[in-house]
Amino acid sequence: MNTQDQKKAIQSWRAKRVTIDDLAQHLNLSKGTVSRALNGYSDISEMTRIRVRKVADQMGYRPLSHAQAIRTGLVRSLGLVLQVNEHDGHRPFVADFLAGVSEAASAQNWTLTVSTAESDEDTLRLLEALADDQKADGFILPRTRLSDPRISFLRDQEIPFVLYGRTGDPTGCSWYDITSEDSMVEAVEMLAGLGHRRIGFVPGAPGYTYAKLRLEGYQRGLQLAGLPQDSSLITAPAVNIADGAKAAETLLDLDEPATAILYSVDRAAFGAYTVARDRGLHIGRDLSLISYDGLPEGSLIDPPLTTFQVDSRKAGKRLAELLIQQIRGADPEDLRELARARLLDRASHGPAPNPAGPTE
Amino acid sequence: MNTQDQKKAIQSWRAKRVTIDDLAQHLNLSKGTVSRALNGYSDISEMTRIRVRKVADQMGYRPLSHAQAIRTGLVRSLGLVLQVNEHDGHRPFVADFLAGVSEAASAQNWTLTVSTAESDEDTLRLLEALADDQKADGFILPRTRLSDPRISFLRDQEIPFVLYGRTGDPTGCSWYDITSEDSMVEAVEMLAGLGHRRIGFVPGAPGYTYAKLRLEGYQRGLQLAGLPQDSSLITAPAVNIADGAKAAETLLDLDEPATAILYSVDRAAFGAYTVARDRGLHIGRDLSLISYDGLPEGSLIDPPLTTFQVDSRKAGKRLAELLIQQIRGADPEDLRELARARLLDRASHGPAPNPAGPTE
DNA sequence: AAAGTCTCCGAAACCGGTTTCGGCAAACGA
DNA sequence: TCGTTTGCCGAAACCGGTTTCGGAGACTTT
Repeated sequence: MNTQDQKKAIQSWRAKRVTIDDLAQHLNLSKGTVSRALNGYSDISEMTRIRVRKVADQMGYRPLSHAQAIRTGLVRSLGLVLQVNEHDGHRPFVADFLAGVSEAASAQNWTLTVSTAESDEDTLRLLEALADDQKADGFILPRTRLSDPRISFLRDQEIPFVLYGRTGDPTGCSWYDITSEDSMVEAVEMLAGLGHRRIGFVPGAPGYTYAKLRLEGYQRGLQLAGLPQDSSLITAPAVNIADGAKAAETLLDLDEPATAILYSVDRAAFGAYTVARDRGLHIGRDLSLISYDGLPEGSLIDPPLTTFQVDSRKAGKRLAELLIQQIRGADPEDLRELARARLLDRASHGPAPNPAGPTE
Repeated sequence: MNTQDQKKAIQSWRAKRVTIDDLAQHLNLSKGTVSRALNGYSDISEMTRIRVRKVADQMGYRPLSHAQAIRTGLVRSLGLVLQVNEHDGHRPFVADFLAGVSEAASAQNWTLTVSTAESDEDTLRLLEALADDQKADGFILPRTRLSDPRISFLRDQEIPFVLYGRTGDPTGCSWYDITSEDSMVEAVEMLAGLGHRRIGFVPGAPGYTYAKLRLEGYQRGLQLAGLPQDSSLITAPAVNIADGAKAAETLLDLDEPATAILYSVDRAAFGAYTVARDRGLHIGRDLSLISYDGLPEGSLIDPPLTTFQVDSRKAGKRLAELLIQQIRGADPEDLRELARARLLDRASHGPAPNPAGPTE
């Protein structure tokens, strides 16, 4: 019989579980008292509290989170909805990201519930279902946009969430983010220091916050380097190889061609390699490239791509920690954290080729 | 107050939830009867069963899975423990894999609980904790080994599980797997058909089932092609670029050098590119390469790597479906499924260079 | 010494479900 | 016709926790 086997299996791996009743009996206390002792209620004497904790530990008592949830409404679970239809340079990192989240969650005996969606509507549907069904107490939102439907939805419903990234209206938002705009500034200054005066910029996917920030970083970099702003040096957005190639062509076909290109995303930067090959340009000498993301492919390609690396694992870890704090009652607006990406100084950039020469 | 806000938040998104009591009241039935009606007990008349289902639907009733779990022991959740310390060519695919699992799970109103571990012991600890705490009703085990501690553990504990891969002792095991051994046979036959007679083989990580199967596939391929088995054509295992390069050197330094190399893993195959470059060999002409995994990097590299692509998403989907069936009572040994990888016929292989000429 | 506080705990209700048990009425059998 | 079975449902216990309420005893206060 199906149900027979099933029942047997369940019993067998549940047999040993120690319940709060077992504990109460061993302690000669009522189970209500034990519960309050473990949850730090103030109407329990310090002595019994200690005694209860000790016995609980040595008996290996662990409350069943879903048994608590039925009363408290909290399941000790973090929700993560990944949107998989997108062009997504970040996908190589989801394993690291998950590792970070999971590490932080497990450390506090929380768990991670993952779901994937195909579209925006799908994502919202899933968020709502997961929250309604109390599968998750809060959510981590990756890849935030300037105006993000997930944020307004969760904010309205008063469901806790943290952003991996920033957003347009930060009211009530917590986040962890990498200041990629700073990296753009750094890149421009590096290139300018190498004598480049025509530095092109290829924006990321419109709508996403990072795209706007990186563009602003580029512009601020030019300003700091004392270079003129020239809108013809800014191409259409590109997040894949084909568009990245087109952007490179545009910038190389200018009357005064770019000698360096700053890409918002690695995948787009890869497109420049084919263009350079076709035109007989030697990357790192005739054309300098700097990009952002730190994709592993970047070290395979020839010459290896100079780019900025993000510590996805740490991001996941911090986000989980922030979210748990928030669910425990912390004010979301106090939970905001920024970090910097690390430069992978490889071989795709070098001194400007023009007779103007480097300012070395 | 923290707890205040928290409580308010919980209430607000729980306010609308319809419970089984609400349902019972609307139906003028006892809640026990409603429960039995919804769960298909035989002591409920067909008429009331239908009536209950209808009203339940139109009231939007969805039972709280953790409320059921407290009595049934089933949380409707699939567990997945990813080991992240490993050399892992599969990591680019975890997003796809998760998408597949999640798709199948959501479709049946199940959920996916993900955790990551650093070591074998860590993995076992997590499996036990997740099962004990009833965070998951069963597990998907990726990257199976010939002798796998996870399998023996779960089998002992009678906890349901499915394998992504096969294993040494298949007793009581369900699995979904890609027959990479068939792909190896196919690759050898292709190469032999192109005139290659010295085909080297670079095995995958020892211990893993796939490594053994692929080696056997290579050997069977030689046999079918009428080529001699030559143990000097089989190198040490390689799963990363450095070892892959060493393997290539070994094979090219033979008295009768290999003209083609069959790699078990893409990452290792990448190592051959640097070796070829150093020796002035043109891949696809002087040296043929075929590999396995279908990593996206393979299409970027020059010339693009001929390899076999795995549909990770489908694998995840089928595995989730199989696992749910098993948890529902199906016999594990009836749940075994195999599929083939798809050849990505790219440019890293070609006719054998020897004067012997292709058998075109 | 009586009254009022404070400390600390037990009893019981509660959360949202499932499952057991028993009983009523209708159908059945002889 | 009268037991007996069967079909169907309600009542109540149960799962493993949390939370409310009230009261017993110790300790102050007047």
